[in-house]
Amino acid sequence: MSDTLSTQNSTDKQLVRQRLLQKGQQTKAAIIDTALGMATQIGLEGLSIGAVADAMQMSKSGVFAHFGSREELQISVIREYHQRFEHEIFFPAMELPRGLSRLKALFNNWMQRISAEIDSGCLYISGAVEFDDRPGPVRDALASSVKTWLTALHRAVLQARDEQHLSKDTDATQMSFEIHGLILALHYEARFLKSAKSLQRAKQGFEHILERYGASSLKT
Amino acid sequence: MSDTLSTQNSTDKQLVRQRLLQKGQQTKAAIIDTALGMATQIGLEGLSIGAVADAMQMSKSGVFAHFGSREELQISVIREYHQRFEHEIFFPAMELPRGLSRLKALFNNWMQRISAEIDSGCLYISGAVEFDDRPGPVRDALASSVKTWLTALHRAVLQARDEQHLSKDTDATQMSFEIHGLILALHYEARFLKSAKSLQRAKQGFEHILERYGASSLKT
DNA sequence: TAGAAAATAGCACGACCGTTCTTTTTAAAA
DNA sequence: TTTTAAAAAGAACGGTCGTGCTATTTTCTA
Repeated sequence: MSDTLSTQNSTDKQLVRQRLLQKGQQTKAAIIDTALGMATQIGLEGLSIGAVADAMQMSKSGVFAHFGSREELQISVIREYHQRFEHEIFFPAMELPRGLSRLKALFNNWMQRISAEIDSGCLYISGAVEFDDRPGPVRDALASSVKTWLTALHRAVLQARDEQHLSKDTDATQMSFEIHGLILALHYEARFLKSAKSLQRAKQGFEHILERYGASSLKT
Repeated sequence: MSDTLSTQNSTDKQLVRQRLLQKGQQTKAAIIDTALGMATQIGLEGLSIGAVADAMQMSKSGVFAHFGSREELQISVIREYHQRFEHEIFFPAMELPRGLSRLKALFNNWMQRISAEIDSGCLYISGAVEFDDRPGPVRDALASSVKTWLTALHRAVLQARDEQHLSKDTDATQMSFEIHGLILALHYEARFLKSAKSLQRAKQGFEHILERYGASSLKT
């Protein structure tokens, strides 16, 4: 959608153009932000255009016009969540060198987010439950995001093994599965059961997994 | 509510009484069964009295009258699920001797159920996500059931340690947490991601945990 | 078999849902 | 500043929701 620079006063043109698009885009972004906040609390299925409109102090049709359908709103929320997930969990970890330190960072950032947002759950977890039996574009968008992220985790394990930070016969898929389980247990016990020590339990579980897969003790 | 036996022909009395109550109770049980089936697919929140009535070929008010409120229907469904969970997972395991074999049975039965019902999720998992931010009697009923079950699991770990089937310094809460994680990962990856090998992954994860906590190799 | 009681149906209510269409307001472009 | 287009509001639609109230039907009892 964004223009390529072609004329000499293109800078001005673009600035203007940018401003032209701005108002609508800006409101849309604000709506998505609000909707994401609501979705992490009441779930994607619980999202209603009316409720979002109220929270935005807008009319229902005003909100609706930005998306054209509820599904599109849900998908927009998922995309936004995907981006934030990248910025808060993935990218910071990518700045560390490949191997164990990066893997640890991925897990720590992830865990941190789950337990920090104790009052607003992980969309990848709540969404999975809501849409496991509900085919359609929303489920597809969700599954696509989740798979991207789990693949990244899997890749980090592979790299750690390649760097010989894990034992040579490490089954990366298996290890990823077990790590995933810890995050899910953390989310479940912290959020639903309000169990206090779950963060500590997840950390310790991760240590156990590292030992199990022969993590060399040269640290982060 | 149930009468105490007091007269000589109390047996007859009770039989009659039982039959009197039967028709209603019978229908109610059938409704709960249907509602449970629906809840495991679309979630407790997705349950609607109208949809249940349709499935039962009854009127909405006919269904409603048995419960008095939607919440009460949801709670009844949870109670029913609790009972089935007991019968299919807990009780069979209790017939094995305390210790490792019972613990293994608990995990296996649990896992089996999660993966067998690939087309109808676990209410304890979907419910946790739906009600982690929604206080009220439904959440309370759900949390109570879950805690009962997790406590039973925890107790089984303790007993296995006491029987010296696990190493003396086993942290039972930690071990339970890790086992719980495996089940959650199995549920997530099998149901949402339709990942084929997740049952195998969960089994292997359990083996890893057993090793970790020094399970003596004397088997089931 | 008559009468009481329980179970079910029918109907209506107010509320909210997503969506469509039309009008008004606001913002950008000329 | 006038023109044009985008953004937002407003009102209405058919639907479904949980629930209450009133008949009707079914079931058991005496």
